[in-house]
Amino acid sequence: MELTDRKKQILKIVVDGYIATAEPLGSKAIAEKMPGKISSATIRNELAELVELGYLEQPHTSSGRIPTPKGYRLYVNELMEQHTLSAEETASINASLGGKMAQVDQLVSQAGQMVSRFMGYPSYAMAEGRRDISVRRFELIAVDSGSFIAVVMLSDSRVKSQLMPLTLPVDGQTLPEISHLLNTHFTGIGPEEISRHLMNLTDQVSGQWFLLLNQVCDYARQLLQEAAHQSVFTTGASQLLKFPEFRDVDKAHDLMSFMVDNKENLPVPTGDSPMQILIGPENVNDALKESSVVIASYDIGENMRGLVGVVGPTRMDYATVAARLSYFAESLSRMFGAGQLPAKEDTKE
Amino acid sequence: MELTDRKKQILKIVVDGYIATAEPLGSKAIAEKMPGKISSATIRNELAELVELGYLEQPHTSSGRIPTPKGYRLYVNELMEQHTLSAEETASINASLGGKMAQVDQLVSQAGQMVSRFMGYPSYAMAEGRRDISVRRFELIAVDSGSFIAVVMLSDSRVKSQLMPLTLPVDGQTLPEISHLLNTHFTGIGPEEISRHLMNLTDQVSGQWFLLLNQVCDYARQLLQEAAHQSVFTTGASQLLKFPEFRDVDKAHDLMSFMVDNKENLPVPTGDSPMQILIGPENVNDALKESSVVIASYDIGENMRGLVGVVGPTRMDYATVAARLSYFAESLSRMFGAGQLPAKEDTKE
DNA sequence: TTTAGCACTCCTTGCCTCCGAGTGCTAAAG
DNA sequence: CTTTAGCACTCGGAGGCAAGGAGTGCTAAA
Repeated sequence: MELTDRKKQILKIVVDGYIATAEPLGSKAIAEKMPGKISSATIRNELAELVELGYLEQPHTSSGRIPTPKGYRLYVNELMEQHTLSAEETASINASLGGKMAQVDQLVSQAGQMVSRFMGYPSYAMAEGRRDISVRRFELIAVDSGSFIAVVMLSDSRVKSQLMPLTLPVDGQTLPEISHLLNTHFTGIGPEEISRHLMNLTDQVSGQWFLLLNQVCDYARQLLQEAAHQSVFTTGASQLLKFPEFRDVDKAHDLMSFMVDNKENLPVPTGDSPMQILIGPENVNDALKESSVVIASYDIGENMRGLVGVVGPTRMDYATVAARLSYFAESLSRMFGAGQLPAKEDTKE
Repeated sequence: MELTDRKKQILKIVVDGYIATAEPLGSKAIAEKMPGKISSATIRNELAELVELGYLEQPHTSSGRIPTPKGYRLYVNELMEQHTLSAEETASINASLGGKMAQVDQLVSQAGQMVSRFMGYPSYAMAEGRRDISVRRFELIAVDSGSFIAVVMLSDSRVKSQLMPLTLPVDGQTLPEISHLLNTHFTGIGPEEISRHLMNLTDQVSGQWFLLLNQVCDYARQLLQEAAHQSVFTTGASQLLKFPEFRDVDKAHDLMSFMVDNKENLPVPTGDSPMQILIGPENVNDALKESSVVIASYDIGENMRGLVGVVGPTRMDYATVAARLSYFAESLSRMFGAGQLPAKEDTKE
């Protein structure tokens, strides 16, 4: 059953007001904000029905009304005015995006930081990659008699490198030959297969070689493992304390420690809409049942998506957050979709 | 003027008790904890003098006593019992240290995380490096017609690498030649000098070459800058909320946002004692005037020191924190001093 | 120097009251 | 049938007050 226009209007006023002040709205205050002259008594009748229907509730008999999650949901779906970003807002977002972000891993975490700082809510960020990552290319570089550099390029184009000690001196040919061996036998496969292949080689190569191979393969396996186990970054948890609903230290503590200790369980978007809003109990996770989350995702080229989420009280300013977050995500996509990944973007418009 | 033994004993009981419960201690409670039979009246006389001398204070007339910063200081310097770590504690620390830490940068941050998690206090961590870092070695690796890998080894033995786009195709000789050029002209110098050298080359090399040189030098400059501007990691700020002194949300918020937004101003050890305790107003920074900080540093080989600090209320459990932190720092030093990490530089050239 | 005793201080807790914002309901008006 | 005015009622919050208790300082005796 559909709500009448007037009911919707009232609902919108209640949500808007409650978002702004965190105080329940009374019939009189609402009456004043309604266009046309309507008495508070009329409003009261409407309010009673909205409560009946489950869109509003009152913290106690005889106090104003506040939205229920169902109320927020309707608001978000239909009533919310599209917040259009002001020139300053876009400028400010563009400014945060200005700094160049080198490594994919850092990129994601930085995106989270920017969002949190810019929006004034805690945020979290992660990369949603594909799971089947392998090594695309090995390169060993001689440094001096005691060490060499292992460079590993992964199938998602990330490059990692590390200095490694050389337990025994080697002649000039050894490293290139080992590189070659690695590139022919150890690329394009997963970590377990790397181990298997390595085992097969035990008696085909000299102990010296095997030592080196093992060293590099260890490193590669470690990288692959890291890449598979996607990490989540959270920032700005302390921003929660600004909100009156978290004056209760215990509540704040619960949510904050959930965000840092249980990052992996923070919601990820279902379906493939670019932006998603989860209101209060819509969150599966208990710790989030009294909070809302806005999630957006963006492209980082190469089958990878970045994901950034904003956490706040159910009374979160959905319109503004959604607008900003979506602009943010679009900008990021444009940045990385257009110019490819780790490259420079300083020659941009 | 020295305190009598009995005064010290009383002071110790007050500090111990207040650390444990966050409640002021009364004369009666103290009397019970004193060895031998002493009446509460006697204790009262002593307490009055300790207040007079500035070691204790009372939140209001007629309430128990709590330690002043001066009191804590004496406690820390003389009275505190060395907390010796139990087998479980050391085992637990060793377990956290078990995981291998690859990159120097991550290492430092991970050390902070472990400390925070293990101690139950917020913590911060940074690396104290030398300032005059330069590039020791360049290496460019061809990948395909559209990109190459730049590997840069810094003078502190860290190795960084990144995939770069190739704006124009190059022949097989170009990259090695450019590497050579970079290695002969751009190693061992600071970021400004890199820029200067590059300018000098503008009309000596082809535009194509210059483009590539510029690309790599940009990257190198960025790395040097990053290395010089040491970054600080903070973790576990939410742990603050566990302490009753931070039930006041505003206080908690102030300190927490200080820790994340003003990391650079967190205290670093003065002098060269391996561990330092800063109590309340001994902190220069206003935001920390009501908190205490315990700092320890550890070696990461190669002239570099890691630094990790624990932040808590002045009523922090100094004995335990100090013991654990120092064990932690020692273990880290041992781990990296002894062996492997980012590398040893045994050949001097 | 220590101790017992006592009056005093001041925080905490619970209780009570008052106030006001806001409600639901009823009855009259449109 | 809907809207409005009026009125009694509810309930949380603020303020005041008294009782309780933990702890003190002081004094006088051991």
